[in-house]
Amino acid sequence: MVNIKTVATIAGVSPSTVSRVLGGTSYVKQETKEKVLKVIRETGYAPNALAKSLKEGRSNTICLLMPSIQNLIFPIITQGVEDTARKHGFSVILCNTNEDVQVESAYIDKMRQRWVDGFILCEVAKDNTEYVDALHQEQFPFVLVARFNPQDQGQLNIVSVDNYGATYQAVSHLIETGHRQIAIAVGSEQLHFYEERLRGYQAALTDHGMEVNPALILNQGSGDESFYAQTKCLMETHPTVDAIFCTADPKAFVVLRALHDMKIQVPTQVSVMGFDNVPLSALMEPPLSTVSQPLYQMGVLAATNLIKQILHKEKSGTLPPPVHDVMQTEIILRKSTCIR
Amino acid sequence: MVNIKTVATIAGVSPSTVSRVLGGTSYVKQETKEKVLKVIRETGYAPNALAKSLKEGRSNTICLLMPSIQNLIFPIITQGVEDTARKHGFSVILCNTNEDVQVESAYIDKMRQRWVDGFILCEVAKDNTEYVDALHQEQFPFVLVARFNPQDQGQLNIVSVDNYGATYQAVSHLIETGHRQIAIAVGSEQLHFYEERLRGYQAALTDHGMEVNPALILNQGSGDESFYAQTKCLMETHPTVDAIFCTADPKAFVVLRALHDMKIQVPTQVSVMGFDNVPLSALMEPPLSTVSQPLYQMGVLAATNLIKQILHKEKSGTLPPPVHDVMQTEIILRKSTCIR
DNA sequence: TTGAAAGCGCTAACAC
DNA sequence: GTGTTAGCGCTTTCAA
Repeated sequence: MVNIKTVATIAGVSPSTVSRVLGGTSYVKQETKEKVLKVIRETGYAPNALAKSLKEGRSNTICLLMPSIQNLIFPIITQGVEDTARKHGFSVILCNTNEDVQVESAYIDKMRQRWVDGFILCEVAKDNTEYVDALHQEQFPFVLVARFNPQDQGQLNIVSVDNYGATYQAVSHLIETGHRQIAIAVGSEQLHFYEERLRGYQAALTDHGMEVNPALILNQGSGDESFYAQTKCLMETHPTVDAIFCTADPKAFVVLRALHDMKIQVPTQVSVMGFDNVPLSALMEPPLSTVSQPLYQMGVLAATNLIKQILHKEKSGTLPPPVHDVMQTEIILRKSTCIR
Repeated sequence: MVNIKTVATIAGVSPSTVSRVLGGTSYVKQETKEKVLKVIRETGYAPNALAKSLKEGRSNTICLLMPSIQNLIFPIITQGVEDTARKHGFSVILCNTNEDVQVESAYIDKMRQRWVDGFILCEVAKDNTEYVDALHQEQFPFVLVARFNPQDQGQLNIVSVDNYGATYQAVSHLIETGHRQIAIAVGSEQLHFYEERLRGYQAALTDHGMEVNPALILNQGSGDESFYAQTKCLMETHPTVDAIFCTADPKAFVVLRALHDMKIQVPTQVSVMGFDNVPLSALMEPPLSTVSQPLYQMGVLAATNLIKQILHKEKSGTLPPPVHDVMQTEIILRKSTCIR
């Protein structure tokens, strides 16, 4: 692999001149420039990014830490992050934590040693972890996307939706369209955003003068199958349930499946509503009504925010004040809900 | 950020000793070792991976280039790659080519400069591209996963399934269960594996004494919507079609949707079969019969193969002979097909 | 068993 | 405008 020195020798100049031609950092005589460029072309020289990063203390690489790439929402966020990063000349290292705090911690440790310029995280744990605190303490650039803890608001850079409000609205819609027995399928209570969605559900019920019946709250056990079983059980014990709000589209897919298998008509007998609006939700039978999150856009914003931090830090040595982007959600009405 | 020199100074030894303690490359007096370790712990020192890579000429990073992370099969492959890489101490950089040859080429160029030790590629183009040839020429470690070109067999490292054979079997199954008018939804003919699947379909038909009717071959136009429209059109012009074989599960989802919307019963009136067996296919209505590919395992094998190459090259300076792993597929019968 | 020194490939003062 | 030089943080001969 040819290096800058070789190019310099062949072109009869010094390495710094080659560097200058490449970086455009200062004026180089047109003639010299062309000579160097020619040699570069002929030798197929390409600068060693490692050496450059070592020298500059920056790698132009960011690390995206996600709980699971198999969860349908993350590829969309990832795409937003990646497109944006590429546009700004950054590469992204993708790390899957598999919803495991240990793995998350180990990855951050590993990536932090000047490897990456910043992180975009979907935190695994509900409670704040020391390593995220440490990142903050050390003024290491990072942004939290989709998942965050309440106490971080105003402290950290966050891109999220208003989970409470969005759910409140969605469940209110269900109530206002005549549903009277609304169940909910909630994801792991370890995750703050699921708690928020549950709160929104409860508040909507209460504010409309309805009772919150704990028997109608389905909690995530181990794996998605449990929602399948729970839905069946729910409908057997509470056949008058007329709507099931699901805190994520994939959960709604499972609920839909269970309802189908029980020969319960959707939406005639029970309405089903999801949360996310992943592309597939429109293909379901019936097409799923859901709360849409601008996932791609959230990825874009997270990356933009992070790069802004990185650049700011490089210039001034400090991080800009934290910003919390709260994105708009929207209720998408398809065929899995109806007016009673 | 504390570096090796600082640690050395505090511990009262030389940087080389610290390096030796860390690398375990040669004997260090127990006492010295403990002293150094203590300082490392106290200072929170962590080696700079960049500097290490620059020195060693290896980054312990591989690059995974995929056409689209939003395509349901890739996250699964990715997971296999990542899990395996992590197990061997490698990180993976994920690059999305968005099915664009330009982007693919640019990424390879960018990543190759000693950044990454090897590539796992899902090629975008049908014809061999110069940059892949160049990789091969230069003995740069890489493996092709899922997508490859016929002329590469025996030349390059490949992990794939027998697309022709798998489709032949699946379509034969359809024929043997009484289907007489079998349509096919084929993906972009720019991709060799879709061609293979089409060939398998044609051969199965021919071998069973049936005619290949071009009107029953649906080709991918722009985007998935086109299959929606094409399916509708097909069923209107050829209402006697009794099965549609889809060359990928997501295409089957669209076909299912179109059939539903036309109030055509699946499988009573027409059977639908997919290819991939992504997890979601079991949740469809009706649950999708499909040809399963061991996607996760393919990721695992690709990563294993690549790492083997990297290690071999480091030891001997040459690449091991190429291997082509052909994985087993399996017909999964669910509820979208039946016996006529 | 340990230290000194060279060098991986690059950039950026600092000279001229 | 261009060259010389030092140094980013690490590993690894080579000596001692």
